[in-house]
Amino acid sequence: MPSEDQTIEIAEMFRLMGDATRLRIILACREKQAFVNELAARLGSSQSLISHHLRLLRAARILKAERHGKQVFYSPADEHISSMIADMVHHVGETVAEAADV
Amino acid sequence: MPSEDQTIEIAEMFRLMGDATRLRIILACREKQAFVNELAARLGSSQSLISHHLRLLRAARILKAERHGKQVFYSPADEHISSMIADMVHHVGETVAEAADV
DNA sequence: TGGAGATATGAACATATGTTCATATATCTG
DNA sequence: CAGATATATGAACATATGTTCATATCTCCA
Repeated sequence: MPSEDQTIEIAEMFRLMGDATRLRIILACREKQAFVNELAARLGSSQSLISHHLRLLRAARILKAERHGKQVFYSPADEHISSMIADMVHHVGETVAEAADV
Repeated sequence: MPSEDQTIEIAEMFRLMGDATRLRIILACREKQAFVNELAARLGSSQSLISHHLRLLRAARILKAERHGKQVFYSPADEHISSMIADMVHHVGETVAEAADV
């Protein structure tokens, strides 16, 4: 059993992944490192919104930022988190398939 | 890459685990199947609050309910989700340890 | 240096969400 | 059946949170 502090930290991690926009950002970066405007275009969201979310994801060390000239590239900072999301993708895929079987 | 619908479903799963109270409930049930008032007592929350959260966790098939007489026992419905939480516990443990090293 | 491109940040706002209180529903037992 | 125990549910409320708009900051190049 995790400590009280750890529990809160874990919840915070899950909370960050628990918003569709943020999750899409993580998934996009996982697929291919991307810069802010690229993400905004791919996800059809405003640059501002993406940037706000990126700040949270960066702070939680879910994504890391690398500046190349004027652009800032984002990619997964954490393989563990990244593979956990892959797991969940897999899980939902399976669950849907099972539900379809019934 | 998951579909749009899958992405939303995944986010919803993470969102549910992303609240400290709900996470504590899951962790407590993971440790030992428990009934509602027992959970309320162990977590120091009201019966009503626990029950509200349990409904969400049940609906998402994260926990399953089993009635024995007047009491309703809750336990993990999904081993995959359960082990994902275990992963996150492990992850946060490691991250904290690393931070301490620096 | 000044302007343009790229990103970050702050304030404001509408909505979602967690919690509480009161009450309903279900189950057992006398 | 009546009462007690255990759980579920609904309404109300305060707060948190995602989004937008405007603007600041940073970086490069003419």
